[in-house]
Amino acid sequence: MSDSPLPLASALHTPVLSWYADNARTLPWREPDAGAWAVMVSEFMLQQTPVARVLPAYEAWMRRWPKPGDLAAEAPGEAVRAWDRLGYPRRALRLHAAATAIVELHGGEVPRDHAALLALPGVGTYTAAAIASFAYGQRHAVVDTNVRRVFARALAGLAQPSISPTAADQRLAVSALPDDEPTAARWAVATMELGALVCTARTPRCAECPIRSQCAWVLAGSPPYDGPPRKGQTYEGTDRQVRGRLLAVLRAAPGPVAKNALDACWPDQVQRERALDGLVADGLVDPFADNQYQLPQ
DNA sequence: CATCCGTGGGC
DNA sequence: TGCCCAAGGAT
Repeated sequence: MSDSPLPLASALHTPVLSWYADNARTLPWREPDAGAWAVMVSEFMLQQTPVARVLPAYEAWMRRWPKPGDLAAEAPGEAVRAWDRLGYPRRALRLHAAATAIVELHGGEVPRDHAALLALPGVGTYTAAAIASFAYGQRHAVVDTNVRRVFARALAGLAQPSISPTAADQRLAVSALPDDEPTAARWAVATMELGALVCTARTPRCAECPIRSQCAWVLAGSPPYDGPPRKGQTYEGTDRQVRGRLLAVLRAAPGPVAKNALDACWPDQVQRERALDGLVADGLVDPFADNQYQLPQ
């Protein structure tokens, strides 16, 4: 083990919390009266989709389904349709399934308990902690890609966090958590916001950073990333692109769609069939009558 | 643990 | 112009 101690995380609390008080974005799911369902919907939508693109879909969603029971009462296909072009539409299906579970198991109220949240479809370690912390003010390590990057730089002195989340990331975030519950909850959202606005992946705004004088990475001279190369995800020509095209047609249609309309989406029949079968297997598309398909009812 | 799963905007 | 990235989860 190294003799050099990590920077004391507690020394970061005050500057980060103070920075957040002055710089937090106004977002609808952060309004004091937003409620846990609003937080939950936003967290699902924000899984891999930027805030700017989430906002309009979020507003429409909350107007239409202000409570979990409102969503659960509708067909899952309506959730997929309202998901619009946020991407990864399985999230819409999972959010609908989670709403159904909330009605059936929790009286229609988003549960407060971390384990109960984790048991919901589409809720993993991060989202469970985020809901418990942001909506209910509990003390949890909320470890997303922003937080992992902030800690990688400020505490570990690395330009970028590991490619995939590790147990070490989680332990580090737990150890950095302020002791008392309300402060821990503010710390969680503040560190995420710092990563989103200042300690960004590509061009960090270190001049604006409240902890630049304590940041291990800055103090080390901001050394460049030297880890394994990140695999750039290709998209053109993948099944994902084909699935996206097929689902776009089905979302736009008010009802069932003839198969020949779907055939026009993609020239390669083998890939097209595979993509369609995959959508059906995922529950995103239902076969209907003969040679017709629709969003799940 | 690696891979799959959409979409679009910024640099 | 591409390439990188964006509040992950499930398998």
